[in-house]
Amino acid sequence: MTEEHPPFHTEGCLAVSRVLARIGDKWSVLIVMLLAGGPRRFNEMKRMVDGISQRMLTLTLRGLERDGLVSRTVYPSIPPRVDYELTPLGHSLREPVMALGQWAQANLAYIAEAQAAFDRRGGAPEAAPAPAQRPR
Amino acid sequence: MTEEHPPFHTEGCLAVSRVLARIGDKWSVLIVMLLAGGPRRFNEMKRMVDGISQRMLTLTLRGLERDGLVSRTVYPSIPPRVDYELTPLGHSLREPVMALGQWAQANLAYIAEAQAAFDRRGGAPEAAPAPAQRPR
DNA sequence: CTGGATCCCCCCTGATACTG
DNA sequence: CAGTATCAGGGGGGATCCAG
Repeated sequence: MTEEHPPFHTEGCLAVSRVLARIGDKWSVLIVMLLAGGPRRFNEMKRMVDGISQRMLTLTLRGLERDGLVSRTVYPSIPPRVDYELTPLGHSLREPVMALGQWAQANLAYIAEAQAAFDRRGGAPEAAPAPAQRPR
Repeated sequence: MTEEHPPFHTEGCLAVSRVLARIGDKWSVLIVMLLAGGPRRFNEMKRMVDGISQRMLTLTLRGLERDGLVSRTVYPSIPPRVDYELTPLGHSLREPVMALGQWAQANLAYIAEAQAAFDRRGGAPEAAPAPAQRPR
């Protein structure tokens, strides 16, 4: 690594950022989790994810394919058929992602509560006439 | 079950998405990793992160605070002093994030290679010779 | 069925200036 | 030092049409 690191240079923080820049978008993780169950076709995935636009599905798959996380197999049949599948690298990503998922599930309620408490004590008084008042 | 789940309903996929929506932004993880070393002051962090704007630092800290990952302590001294610190919840997030970091570091080279290969075989031949495009 | 191309809106983000 | 307010630009993302 001949690169300049921030002063604190925690191992992995920059790497995490780069990974997050890739899978931190709205759909990538969902796709990876979906493909964890086996190869899927385009429209099949589109139906399953529900909410994703065709454009975003295409772009997301492109990105994942580019990063070597997903493989794309075209069967020149009629009608055309394209299978998307997790590569070994893609599968390996599942582990840390699942770990994050465990954490998320274990703490979702806690986070929700924290948010509610924060909002309650004037964290975001957007809809309130709250005077400029500082909690002491 | 009162809620409608996507067909594949892998445990954690939705939870992961929500967490990612929170920490998947450009700075949150960096801040969390930074605060892992102990409490920090505002400008101190601004200097350390390098590249973050004052606005983004404020917004990121707000979000983390709202989610209960970071605590904010104001010392009514002169000059004013505000310490940001990881809450226990914030610290617990470090574990899965570090796991992701491990993965990232272990596979960054692989990913870079995959990207290069993808681009090489015409994955993104976007040198498109300006199609006669007319803005309305 | 797969997915490229286009239009368009909104939010994220950065830069700057100002307040306590 | 620690923020808030405001403005401007870019890009993410949805809807739609069209092509192979």
